[in-house]
Amino acid sequence: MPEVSAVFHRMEKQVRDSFARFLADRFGAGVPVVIEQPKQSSFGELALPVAFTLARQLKKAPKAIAEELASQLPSIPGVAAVEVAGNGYLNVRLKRGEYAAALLSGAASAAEEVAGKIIVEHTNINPNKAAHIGHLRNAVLGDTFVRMLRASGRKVEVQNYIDNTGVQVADVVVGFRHLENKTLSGVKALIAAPRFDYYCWDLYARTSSYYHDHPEAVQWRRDTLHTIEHGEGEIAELAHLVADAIVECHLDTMWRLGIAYDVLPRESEILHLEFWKKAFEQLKERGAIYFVEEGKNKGCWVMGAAHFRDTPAGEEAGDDDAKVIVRSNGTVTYVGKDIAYQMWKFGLLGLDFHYKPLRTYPDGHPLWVATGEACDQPAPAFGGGTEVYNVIDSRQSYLQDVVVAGLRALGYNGQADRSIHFSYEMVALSPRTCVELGIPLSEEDSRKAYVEVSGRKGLGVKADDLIDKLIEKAKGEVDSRHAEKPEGERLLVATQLAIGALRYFLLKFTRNTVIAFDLQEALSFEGETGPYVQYAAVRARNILRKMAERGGTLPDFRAQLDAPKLDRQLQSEDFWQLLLAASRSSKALDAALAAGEPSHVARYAFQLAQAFNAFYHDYPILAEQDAEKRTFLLWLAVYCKEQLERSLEAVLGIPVPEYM
RNA sequence: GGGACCGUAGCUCAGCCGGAUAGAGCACCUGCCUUCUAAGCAGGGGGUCGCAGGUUCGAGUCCUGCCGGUCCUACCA
Repeated sequence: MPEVSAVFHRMEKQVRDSFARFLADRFGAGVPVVIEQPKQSSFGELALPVAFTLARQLKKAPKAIAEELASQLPSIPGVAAVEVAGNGYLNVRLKRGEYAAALLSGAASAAEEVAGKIIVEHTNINPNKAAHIGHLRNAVLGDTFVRMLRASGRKVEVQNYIDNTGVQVADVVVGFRHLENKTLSGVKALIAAPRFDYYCWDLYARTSSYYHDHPEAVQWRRDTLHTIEHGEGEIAELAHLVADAIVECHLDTMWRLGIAYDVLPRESEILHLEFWKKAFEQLKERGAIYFVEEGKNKGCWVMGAAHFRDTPAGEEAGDDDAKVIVRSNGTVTYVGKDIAYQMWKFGLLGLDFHYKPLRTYPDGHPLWVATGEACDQPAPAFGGGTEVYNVIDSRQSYLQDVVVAGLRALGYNGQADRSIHFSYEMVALSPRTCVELGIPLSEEDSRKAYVEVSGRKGLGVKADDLIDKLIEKAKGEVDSRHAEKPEGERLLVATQLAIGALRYFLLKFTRNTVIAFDLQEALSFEGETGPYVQYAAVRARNILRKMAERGGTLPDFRAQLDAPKLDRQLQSEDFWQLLLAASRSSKALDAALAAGEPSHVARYAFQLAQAFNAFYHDYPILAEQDAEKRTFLLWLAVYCKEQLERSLEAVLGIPVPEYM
């Protein structure tokens, strides 16, 4: 049951419906009922600015209208009062005891079953080097969005596309062959050693700089790429070996943060199973692409710019503005393959991969990888989604537009509308952090506000290094507080804190904010951080643990608390505001989902943690002498704990440690 | 040249469909550990919301122009 606490949501709907009916009776249909959260908590729980909307059509002062409405409004179940405030706001005050009783009874409206499978594609790191901080933003954003969808009852399939036949893999192969003269068995030995991805990180940077100094060497890349695409021989074998090994490294890195996938579609299979050939036929047939006879794109198959770009009035987009889909040498561009892949995601291609199991995650979740030949194990049905989210950095929005335009040009308008580029801005490095990490900066770079991460230049913070650093720091903190605990336990707690710190750090920014990565900020466990939120949940757990240690047991809240008692306790503004905040977690999730902003959930969790921390400080629960109040406070703490845990673990993917 | 995004406190960022006195964290200053852990709590200073117009009862939010910054505009991905 995904919806644990939809009471607030239901209350809001109740008020909205009542108002809508009332307004429809008086003014006819068409008066929208907007519900806001009051600016200040002392104003009540819900605010309606309807009087402002009506002021225009009635040509009367908003305040007068509000007063009239308030006096004539029939009573609404669960609502204690509707007040006029400011220059025309209608503020709604809820019946606190009834509201709390509803929360206590666990009355939840069943989550609506939404048909159809959502496909979320994320991570998609070129398998030729270690993952870096920018890749982490993609993966954490994607994974959190997946958790948000699942928490709201949606069925989601997580795909991580592996570009194992691309230029970047070719470059590392060039490095092994031409720069290092490595044999197949030599590379195998490196793969068996730890941190093969780190080795390739350096090799890739070296190869790139070699091209820079020896432009003629680019021919090696062309030849290698061609051989890999063809798929046969020792070079191709080497490329597969490298890519597969790096993919394993990436999977390990991501799993450290609790990030898992359902299936890994691979570019090699897109080629060998002739996905592109099928898509190419359709694109030609429907006239979505055409062959260019002359000009700069002579000999290419291109998509006209009019498909994916607004053309200024009076101008005609020419062949030169078109996007090349098939190069003059007959090879297909990445976008072309992406169109085929996108069609497959919607089940529009009429082809499918074969699959084999790649690994089973420690929690039992299986991961499948696309293969060219059938394997004897029956695989689940992959692809064929009704909505597709591609978590891809915003610099690629032009390419994503082309992919969507491809679907549209094929007549798949619905699918085009449901192809969503879940874009986000890049992670860059602050110059200060570059200096700290010993990354050399050019004069030009050091003047900039931030420096772009570059795999090609080997410029960036490797994901595993950062995670290690966070664990190390957290371990020091845990050790100093819990020397008596076993080493293994302390390491577990430190790891959980590191995950919390990192995931929260990457989630607290809205998607279109460039993160100028600052090491000190990322390593912080204080203020608006994951550990702060984790701490609030841990404190709630501490209360219960302490109670148990003292021989106490948790009261039967439903038997001991009822609406009148709850109402009595909730006359305290502190308690009421905290309960209300905790009860809004579903609302926060809905809003975040509607906005496509995981950061909203992160922010909500932080705010709830703030409220709980203040409560924790002000009201020593176990020391409370009044029996009814003590029971109530315990319930409030338990409820907050549940809501914090739900937001952290189920939605944000941040574990809650036993202690910290 | 064309397109997209950004400019809010010293720094990093929130601010939902236009709405009530513009918020948070960091940094700085002052208090609070014999209590369920101070990774915390309470308080303080700090703002011409880039600039100029416009739309209206009302603009950080919408429109236009300008200034400053970033990204995209490959037969790379």
